[in-house]
Amino acid sequence: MEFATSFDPREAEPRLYKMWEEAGHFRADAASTREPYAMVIPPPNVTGSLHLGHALNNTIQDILTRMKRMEGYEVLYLPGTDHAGIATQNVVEKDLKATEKKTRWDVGREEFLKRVWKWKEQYGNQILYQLRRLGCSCDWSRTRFTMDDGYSRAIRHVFVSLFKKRLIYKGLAIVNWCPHELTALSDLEVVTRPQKGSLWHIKYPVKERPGTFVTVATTRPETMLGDTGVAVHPDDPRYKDLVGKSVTLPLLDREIPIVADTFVDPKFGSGAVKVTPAHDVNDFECGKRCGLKAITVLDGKGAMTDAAGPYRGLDRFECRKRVVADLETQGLLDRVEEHEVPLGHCYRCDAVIEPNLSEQWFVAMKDLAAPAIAAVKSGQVRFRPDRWSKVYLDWMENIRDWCISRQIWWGHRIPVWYCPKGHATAATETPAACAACGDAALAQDEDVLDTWFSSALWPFATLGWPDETPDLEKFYPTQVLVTSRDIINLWVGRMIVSGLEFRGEKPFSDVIIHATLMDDEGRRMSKSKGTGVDPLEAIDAHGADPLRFALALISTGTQDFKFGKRFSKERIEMSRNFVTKLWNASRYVASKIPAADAKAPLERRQDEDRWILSRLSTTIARVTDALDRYEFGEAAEALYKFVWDDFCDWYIELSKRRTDDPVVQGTLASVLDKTLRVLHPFIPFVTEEIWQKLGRKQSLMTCAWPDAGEADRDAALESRMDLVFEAVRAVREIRNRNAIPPKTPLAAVLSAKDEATAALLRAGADIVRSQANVDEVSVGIGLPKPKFAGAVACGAFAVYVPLEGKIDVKAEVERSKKELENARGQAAQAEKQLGNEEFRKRKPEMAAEIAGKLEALRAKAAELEAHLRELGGSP
RNA sequence: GGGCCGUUAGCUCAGCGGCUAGAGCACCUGCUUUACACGCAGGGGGUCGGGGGUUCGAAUCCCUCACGGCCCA
Repeated sequence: MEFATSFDPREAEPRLYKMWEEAGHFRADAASTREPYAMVIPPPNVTGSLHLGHALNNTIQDILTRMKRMEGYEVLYLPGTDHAGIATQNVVEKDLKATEKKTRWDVGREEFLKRVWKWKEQYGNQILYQLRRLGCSCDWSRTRFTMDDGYSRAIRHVFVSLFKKRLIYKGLAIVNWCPHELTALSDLEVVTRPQKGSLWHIKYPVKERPGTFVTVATTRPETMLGDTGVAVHPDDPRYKDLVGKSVTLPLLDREIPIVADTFVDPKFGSGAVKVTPAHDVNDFECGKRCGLKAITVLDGKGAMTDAAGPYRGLDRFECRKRVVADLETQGLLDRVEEHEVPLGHCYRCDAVIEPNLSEQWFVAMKDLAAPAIAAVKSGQVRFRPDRWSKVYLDWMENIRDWCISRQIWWGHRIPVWYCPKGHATAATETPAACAACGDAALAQDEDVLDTWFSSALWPFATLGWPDETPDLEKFYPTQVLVTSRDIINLWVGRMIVSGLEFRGEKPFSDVIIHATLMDDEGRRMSKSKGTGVDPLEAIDAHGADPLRFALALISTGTQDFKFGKRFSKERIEMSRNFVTKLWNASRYVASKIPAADAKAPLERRQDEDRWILSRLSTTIARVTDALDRYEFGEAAEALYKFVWDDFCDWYIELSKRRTDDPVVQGTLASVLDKTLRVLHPFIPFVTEEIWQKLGRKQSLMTCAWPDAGEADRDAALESRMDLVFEAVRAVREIRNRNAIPPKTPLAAVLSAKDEATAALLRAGADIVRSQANVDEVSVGIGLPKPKFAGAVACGAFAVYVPLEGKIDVKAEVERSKKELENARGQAAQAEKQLGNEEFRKRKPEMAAEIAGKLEALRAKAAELEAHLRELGGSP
């Protein structure tokens, strides 16, 4: 097969992906006897499109998937998308507004949902197609969507089950209300950030004592219209005698009691607070304790209700102005202070959240959380890095009930039906009659469930639950979950809860939390903020492999990583260069070997052949181990160094002297073979393409993960070769510093300190000759330095290059002085260490090693001193 | 208020008790060496944020301060 001079990802990637897919290599077999290895994709929003954060997430998943497949596991990598209630509804509503100037109410619920489905069919799978471009080996035959029929059935089962256990309840509570989306939000969907505001101090006249006032402070003066009490701390001496009395609520002339409650902080403000049970969480609790009514003065859209009397119908912010103005005219505004307030905003539309009293559905979380806490504490579920388990536990241990109803249309409608008498019937199938009274006139609850209620079931609902399917049997629990830290509570925690509750088993063993990517300025990468970077640009430009490799390289333990346009470009180009390097090296190997499976006659292997095999063995072991520890960066780096430094810079260069030798051919073939295998999970396309060019029949992705080959490892040989390489580098350095052109052959004198070193250098003389362009090498013990020679002292030996007439004395002196300084510094360091008695006693082996090093350093220094004296530079 | 993370070469990041602290990019010098200029050979560049402590030994462990970022309340 023809091996083109360059790899063309645009042509090759779609072809190879198609080949894999059509061969069924992505598909998992539930009937297989192989050990299962499963993971589910964190389902992206149907409205979403890929950004580099997704690319990182899925690259990691695909690396694990492909590696485990090669290791012989029955691998399932299950893809899918999330219906993303509010986000999707938003998109379609905007579209409706733009094209038809209509709202969802104009078209009605049924028609609106039809349009959402239509939109989903048209655009909803875009992000999954993008994952194909990345090379992800997902089992597309099992693609799931959280609104699929089967999935919806799972939702209803879960709801009804929790309802029957009384863990789901409907209740009146203060919820985070988004006046823009017109729905309740869970705590996790509210973004709190400090904002400049004011603190208004308002005087409430005490009814029983005309002319006296109780001053209360508030950041939301309009809510005073809903006040039903004033609270003070029971121990506060200032107000002790006022408890039980009442005040007249200004503007509305409502009489409200002064109550005592310990939640009041006597040190804050005046020590008296207004209580608005319908519009504040704390006030709601206080109101319950003190028997205060709740008066709703704000409606869902943020406008004042009839209860607001003269202010009815006003927008909340307009009302605020009017209330303040009216209080001022009446002389009841004590003062106004600048005040920074934490304000809740809707995480989707950013509207200011209004705490609102309303009837919502909740999940009682405390009992459900207990086993989920135990699962992490016992190590059944592990977070990687481990520190994230703290984030999880903090939240789980202080868990609050979860508001799961949303007043939107797109989502799973709550499976509860009401009869005219108000009885609620929860059922998995639409019921014919009320379970309590048998009335057949039923109406379904209008609300839908929080999207996270459905994603919480992802690891088992995608496998066919509530049916006991072969998939569920084979692949649950899954092995790993790869995700980012921002949804540890939102999603991961809830999956653990529901997995334990409904399967009686954890959903996965390891949760890998990867870095959050940021743009070049250090802001979190997100599509909505406009800081997202489209990975398809990089894939179009250089192919998927360089992007994947770059992402693998940055996968270290950190939590944030700058990877915007500029910085990602740098790193992707570096990886592209690596891919090209591999391609070219493979092309070279292919041109030299008679057959891809050429075997090297073992007995005739030379040191350099054994050396590269040893390096390869070390590398495979490191990569395998690093991947098992989810250290993707470490694995990628080891591969980068092996391919570039060991294989290309040294072995291939050395091999050029012996291209006809079957030993070399066999070694090249075998090293390339194993290298391609270990590289495949990282850069699947180019490795497969090379594999095919080598004439292999089988797809690389179905080949076995290579054995490290312990027997090939030889640390002593590696250090022997290092010594020879050092000699090569010494000659090259002398050549460079004296500006001798690479083509000019040199002579080299290798002067060893002892016979052992001399023997090693003699064995490596040919390497020095070929790699440093030396035509004459002499090796011996204590050989004298020729006149006018460049010199490099290496410790156990010195390298001299006779340079009569060509020597650059200044450069030699400068460089040698620097080296001497260095050697002296190191020697001093070693002496200091050895002079430490405690050290010698505790670490005798290390002390011996340093003693040896010191000896070499002294020899090196002496050598350099002599060299400098001769050159006329004082040492 | 509580918690987490970061501060290492001009830049982006590795290293996290013991080789004179590394890589890539950028920079300097030389090179059309028959796999590769997306390359080859060589080079310059850091008192590892400040201070204190533990240790024979600290970029690495502990305390503290400063700055930056994130999360929970």
